[in-house]
Amino acid sequence: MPAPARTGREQLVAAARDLLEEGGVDAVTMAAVADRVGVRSPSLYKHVRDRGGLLGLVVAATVEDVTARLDALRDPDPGRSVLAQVEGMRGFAHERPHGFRLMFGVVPGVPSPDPSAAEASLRPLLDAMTALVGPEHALDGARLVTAWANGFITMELTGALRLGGDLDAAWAWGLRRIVAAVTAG
Amino acid sequence: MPAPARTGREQLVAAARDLLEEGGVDAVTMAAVADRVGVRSPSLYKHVRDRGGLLGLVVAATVEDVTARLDALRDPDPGRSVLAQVEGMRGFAHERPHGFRLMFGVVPGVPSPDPSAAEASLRPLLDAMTALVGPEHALDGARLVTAWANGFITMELTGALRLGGDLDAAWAWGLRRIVAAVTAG
DNA sequence: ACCTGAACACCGTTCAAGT
DNA sequence: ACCTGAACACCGTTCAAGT
Repeated sequence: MPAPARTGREQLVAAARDLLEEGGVDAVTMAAVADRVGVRSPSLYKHVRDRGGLLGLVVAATVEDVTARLDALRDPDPGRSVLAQVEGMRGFAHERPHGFRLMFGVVPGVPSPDPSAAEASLRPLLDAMTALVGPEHALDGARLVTAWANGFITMELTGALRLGGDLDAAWAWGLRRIVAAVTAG
Repeated sequence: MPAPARTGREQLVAAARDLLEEGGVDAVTMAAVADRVGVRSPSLYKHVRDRGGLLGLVVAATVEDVTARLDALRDPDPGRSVLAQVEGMRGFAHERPHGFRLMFGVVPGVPSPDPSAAEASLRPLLDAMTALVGPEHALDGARLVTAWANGFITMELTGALRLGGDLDAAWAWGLRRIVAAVTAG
């Protein structure tokens, strides 16, 4: 006699994402997730392979969110589009710092996002770069911008940039220089 | 009747650093560290506060190592000095990827390095920047370079840059542009 | 003064048993 | 077909007892 499902993948991922932003990865416990969805922890294994698999789904959902967000920030003007993309990345990181860090695979034991999904999130930036500097250096340019933005955001998030001064000003100064560097030559 | 110490802070940190590079943070277990130094895990608490404290000491030792390394790479020519500093950072990251990541505080539960110690490791780059672009923009320049380098290295380490192409070439291209961006204007 | 075994709380995971 | 309690291995940490 089959028993009705009291929860599902979707709910587990949602609960895990909430717990993640509330208390970091360590707070994403199988027991805590189970508790949120009103079930006992062994039941989770009927819906996900294990904790790593669940966190992998969290990463995938997060990548999907950034992709949608960045896609909505496309701008016909390539220069403005690049700026919008980078600002969008930072805004997302501020809203969901733990999810952002998880995405970049900097937490041990969490599978990296699917390469094709990760690539999709970079598409708008890549398109803007192509229009801005031409196809032969678009990838290099996108990597330059992404590396700087990711590095700045990561250091900002972990407090490594607390050498004093206005962070927003430092960001703006850096962004202007970075864009100039890509478009020059 | 006092009993002689069979181990000490220094040995624990050394064992922890080895375990870290061999298997990541998760491998730095109190039991594993104790085993390496020939003792039982409860004894460790006579030498370090707890696991977080031990990892904090690992971070401090690592920062000390980078500082010494980068200090040795100073060059009278400011332009060459900047390049040497950045290459030095990447070289260190390749040799000790897990220690590098731990330094940037990207692993939950690990205390960030002492700000003044972290600042000391940036000193050579800051000095070169001052000679290169003047004191008023030296900090901004150092941050720009550091953010890009850290972002690139992190993405390289976690495989986020596997969009194809030569990584060393992408690094060289980016570095040239970054330095140009800082020195321009 | 340091080391040890025993113990505790907590975590991920498995599994036989329930409906 | 999903859920549960019981159980296991593993981990960080505490503590009384040894020398």
